Amino acid sequence: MSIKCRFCPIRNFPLFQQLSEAEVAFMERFKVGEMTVQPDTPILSAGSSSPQIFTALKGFGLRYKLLEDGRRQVLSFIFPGDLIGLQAGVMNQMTHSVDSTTSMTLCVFNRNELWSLFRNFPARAYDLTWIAASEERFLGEALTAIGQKSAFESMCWALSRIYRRLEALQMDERRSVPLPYRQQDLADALGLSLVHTNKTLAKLRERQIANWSEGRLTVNDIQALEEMGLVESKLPRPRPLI
Amino acid sequence: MSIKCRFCPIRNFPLFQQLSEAEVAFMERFKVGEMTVQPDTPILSAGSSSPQIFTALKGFGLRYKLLEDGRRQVLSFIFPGDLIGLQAGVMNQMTHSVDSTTSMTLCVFNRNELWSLFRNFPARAYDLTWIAASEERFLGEALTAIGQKSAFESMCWALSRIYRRLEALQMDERRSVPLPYRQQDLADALGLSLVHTNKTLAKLRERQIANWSEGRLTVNDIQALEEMGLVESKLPRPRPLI
DNA sequence: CGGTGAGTTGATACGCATCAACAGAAGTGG
DNA sequence: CCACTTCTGTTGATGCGTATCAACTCACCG
Repeated sequence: MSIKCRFCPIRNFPLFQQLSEAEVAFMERFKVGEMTVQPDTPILSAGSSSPQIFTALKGFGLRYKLLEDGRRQVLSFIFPGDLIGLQAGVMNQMTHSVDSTTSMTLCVFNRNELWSLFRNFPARAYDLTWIAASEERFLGEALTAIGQKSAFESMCWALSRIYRRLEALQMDERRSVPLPYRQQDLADALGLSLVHTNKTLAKLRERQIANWSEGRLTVNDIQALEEMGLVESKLPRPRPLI
Repeated sequence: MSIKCRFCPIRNFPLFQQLSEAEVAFMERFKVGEMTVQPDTPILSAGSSSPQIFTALKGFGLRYKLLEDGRRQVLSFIFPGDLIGLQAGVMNQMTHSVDSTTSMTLCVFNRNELWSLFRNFPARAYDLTWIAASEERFLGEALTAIGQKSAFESMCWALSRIYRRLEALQMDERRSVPLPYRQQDLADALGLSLVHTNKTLAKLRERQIANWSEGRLTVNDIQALEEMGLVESKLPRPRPLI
């Protein structure tokens, strides 16, 4: 039994732009169902052209690209509110893969409806473009981190971004948020080796800035984290929720 | 005096999706003018919210982000056909800057018209989303190059991408395309030092794979370049031209 | 109770950064 | 016209940041 959008558990967070009742009603028609997946389940894979697009409602996932020889670049961590598969939606081809990390609940939308959305709901179409532009913006930031910043700086950037996002989802409790990934995932996101990632995390712990262990990230000094990560815009801006 | 879209010098290349006459007529109304800029001129800058968006018609440019301390990440090279400023268009805020490298001719569009485009021309709105998704896809590829590949591999990837794109714009003559950037620009794109970039280019020259000098890139062995760059999809796919 | 996966830590190696010096081309002012 | 500077490209010497290798711990699981 699928949740109606009007009862969406995350829609009312300040992180998301608020919709009128009519708009929520439209979303309910656009949503064709819900899907729950086990941990470590492939959701979309590179090269495929899924008939569906998703929005993460609950749980954590990973967006990544693989090279032939097995090297992996993690493009982003997926949190509740993230749209999954827009690429396949508009370009008919995924160039990256998406896996769940924990068990997840996903809203399911029909790719065929995309076109009718563009024809009939220009405001939602605009939101889709907004989301695509926002992903582009994020990847530009990531590129800058990996290309220009030291391992330590990149890690501060990544952890502060993650913390701020989960905080906006009100998942924070006493400066701590759930972060159920492996160190290898962060290593692959930052283009670092596992060992060096581990040692850099240890340094952050020693210096009492942040502590990521046992699936939780605790940030003792968010200001230091943001400064050392050369973070530009601290707080996530309100985004459309499709 | 501004060129009518129907006489657009690049629109008929196979690189671009072809429009009906009615659609071209609409583009002519959407286009408010043309702008030419000198080499090394700022076109858009990070933080600003330009009232205009552009399409490059002629010339070469750079998209980049600066850190406070002056480090620079080049996000992409801008070639004819590229849309500039979509971010500012939909998100009302540029997070990167765009400069011309050579003199450029740009088609100018009015940001205010964007919304009317979404309301009245869903097919063009769809194209905008397509373009944003395509930029995202490109940055994901770049991230994978910088994060996972060796300097040599990244450079092969970059040069082959550039060559294929300029080839699609029919700027190639006997395996050679214009590429009027400095080595520093490529270095900043790949997150490498200038010196190492120079040495890697020298290696490609020695091995008779590719030769970038005096503003031209000559590719002797495109296959080797693509293999060593671990390039996934060799040819650029047809894109909308806004 | 062996096996597997995640995290940790120390030793060593190497890719790339940094430093330094020079050459050639192009611009600039006396 | 020539000194002079500035910019870009080139090359060699040295050093650092991060990768790689290896070994161990602990938790979990069948």
